[in-house]
Amino acid sequence: MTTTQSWQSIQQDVRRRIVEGVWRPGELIPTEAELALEYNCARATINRALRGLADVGLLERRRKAGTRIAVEPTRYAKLEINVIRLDVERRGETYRHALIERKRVAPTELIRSRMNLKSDANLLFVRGLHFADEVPFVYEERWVNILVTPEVLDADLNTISANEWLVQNVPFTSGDISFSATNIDAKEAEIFDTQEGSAAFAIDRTTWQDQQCITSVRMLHRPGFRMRALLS
Amino acid sequence: MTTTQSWQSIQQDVRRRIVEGVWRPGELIPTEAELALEYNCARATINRALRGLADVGLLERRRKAGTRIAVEPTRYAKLEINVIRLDVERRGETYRHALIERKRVAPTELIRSRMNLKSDANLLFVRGLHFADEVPFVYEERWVNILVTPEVLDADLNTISANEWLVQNVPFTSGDISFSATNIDAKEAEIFDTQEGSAAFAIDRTTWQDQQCITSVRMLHRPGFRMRALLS
DNA sequence: TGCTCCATTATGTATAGACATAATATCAAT
DNA sequence: ATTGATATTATGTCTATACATAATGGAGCA
Repeated sequence: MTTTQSWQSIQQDVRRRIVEGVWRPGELIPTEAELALEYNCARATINRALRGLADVGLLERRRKAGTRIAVEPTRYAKLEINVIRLDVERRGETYRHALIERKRVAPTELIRSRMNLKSDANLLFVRGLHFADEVPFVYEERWVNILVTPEVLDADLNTISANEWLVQNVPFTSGDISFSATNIDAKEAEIFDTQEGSAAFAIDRTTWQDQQCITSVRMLHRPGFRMRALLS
Repeated sequence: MTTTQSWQSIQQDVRRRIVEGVWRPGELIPTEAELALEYNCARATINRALRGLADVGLLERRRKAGTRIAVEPTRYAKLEINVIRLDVERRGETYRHALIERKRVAPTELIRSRMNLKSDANLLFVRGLHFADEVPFVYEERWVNILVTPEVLDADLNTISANEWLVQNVPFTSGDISFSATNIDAKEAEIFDTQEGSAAFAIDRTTWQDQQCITSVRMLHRPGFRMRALLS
């Protein structure tokens, strides 16, 4: 290799060597300095290329020890977490949101521990329904910590969903999300106009700003929903 | 800021300014050159810090236009896609795999189109069950393209699951994965020793090596399963 | 008005060189 | 043989500089 290479093309070539088995899992690959010579570029360029592959779990790198092909190639799926409106619009469907219930109420014991609340001061509890082409798409039950975001009490949650209001007004620093399948109950079946017991896809999400919990929500998707992602 | 800053601390500080609302969504932030002056570092260091934030969707950067806080902060959940054995062992449970069926058979029309097969040559079809502490954990049905990986025909899939064999022997270049909830049928209910109609979490995954499809699999998780991830 | 063309500008990438840091390997002392 | 200090080494990061590239915005022209 004599011509100038971009870090992307080098990354691609290294990837090829892994995929084609030129370098086997567990094997040590040449050092950055050696690769820089081989590709006739600066070491920083090699570093840029290899770092990306290490980020996606294809390589394992340790100072002094060198770089080796990952033995258990842990791959990652990158899931886009959008406001629901975007998900719907991206399908080419029309979005609408309806507020079902909105009240200030003390948290249940479960919610208190999940949101790591010290007091049992009132939270804002919201139930809402997201439509795609006027068909119920997602039903959500949400708890909002009004100690952290008292402004939400002034928001018109009929116009803008709590989901979207929070995303736009309260950036979070961390969060956890979990996905599960659940048989929907009678009340939910009525909302989705389907049979009780149908399997629905549920997303539970809790977001934090530093140590303080902002909100915890359960989003139930209409039966038949499928969440897609790409593998790196 | 006069002291030397690492790109991580700069990234953290910029993140803080976003989270605390110093810079609002949609707002243009100073240029790399200006920030380099402010933090008293090289522009490359600022670039490194901002690039990461753009990767996670917190910033939007365009040449000449500059860098702005994302209006619709698309956040990402990073899902680890492991071999099932690791998932089980990480829960502190004992893993075991059992091969239920293994045959060479022509693909269905659905599978043929999903795997983008030109001919209807035989594939390897495998049904397997993954146990956690001797309780059925995941039931999988898998199609393997033996044109790409004829070696799999020699593998002892009783000893090592097809899942694991493929991961170790055939690195993929891309893949797509989808998650859904489904009511399990009578046959599956028997496998999991549960009631027909229970909601189960299903993962459908298809992986590719360049243009060629390697394998397509449906993994049905036992009722009650929950998949977790962290939000960046 | 509306068009093309071009200068400007902010980010993207590459470079060589330097030092930092972590992990290993080596060798000496106990 | 075990421990501990030390040298070595590969990656991690920062710097200054340079040029590439994409997008903007304005000048000039039809």
